[in-house]
Amino acid sequence: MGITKSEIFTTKQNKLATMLKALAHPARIAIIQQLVKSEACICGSLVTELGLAQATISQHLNELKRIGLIKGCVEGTSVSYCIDDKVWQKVKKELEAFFIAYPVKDACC
Amino acid sequence: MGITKSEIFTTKQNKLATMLKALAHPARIAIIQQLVKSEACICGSLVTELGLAQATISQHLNELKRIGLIKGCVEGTSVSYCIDDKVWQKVKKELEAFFIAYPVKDACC
DNA sequence: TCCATTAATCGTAATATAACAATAAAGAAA
DNA sequence: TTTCTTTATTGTTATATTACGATTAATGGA
Repeated sequence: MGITKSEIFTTKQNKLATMLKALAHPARIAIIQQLVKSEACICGSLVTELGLAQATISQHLNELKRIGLIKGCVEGTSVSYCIDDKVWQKVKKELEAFFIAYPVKDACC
Repeated sequence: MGITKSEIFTTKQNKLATMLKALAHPARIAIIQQLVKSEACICGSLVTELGLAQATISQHLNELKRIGLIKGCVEGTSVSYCIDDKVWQKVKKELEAFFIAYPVKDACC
């Protein structure tokens, strides 16, 4: 995209945006839902289940890994991915804080 | 971006991704926080407070409007923006459902 | 060793995003 | 009406994202 002017925002705002961006793709949502359902998941099975190319899935996994939301461990020739609980809870908490900040109100118009 | 293959995902996954994407930018997070703080906000004051060009703010406001999260009402020559409570609560609920789906567990590796 | 399997990485094309200057549009005030 | 103020829109540039084929790297088994 154009360059986001991160300098003018707070660290918190930037971090929250980064986390949300990592989640903001249907493929990555689907991946997470698979990991939730099966606790751990071999990369290859995600490829067949989601219907995207292997390289594409690998790329999406990498983005989730970048923010630490998932971890992968080698098991023979394959890699098993799972959710990192600590990070998951942190993301959850920060989103809750963001949404709780706004109490129910009547609309302005 | 490249074209997201929305066809292969469920409507729910696509909608959640769209909502998250709208929130996944520090400027839009900052805008929402301003709206929360002041209940309603004149577009012009967001421009001076955030330090982005007027056209850029207008663009970000438009993206938040597109998913219905905010509403704007004309007040003379200026436009007052506020959060649409119904949509806000809906987004909140859907995110909660997504995060609740995963119970606390030990990491796999 | 050699081959098969699996996943990461590289290269690339198409498309979307972020930012801004310039301009248009619409109402308020003179 | 003319001018000022405020916001939306248009056009453009630079950069990021999505997707995939092809290749590389790493491990297991024959």
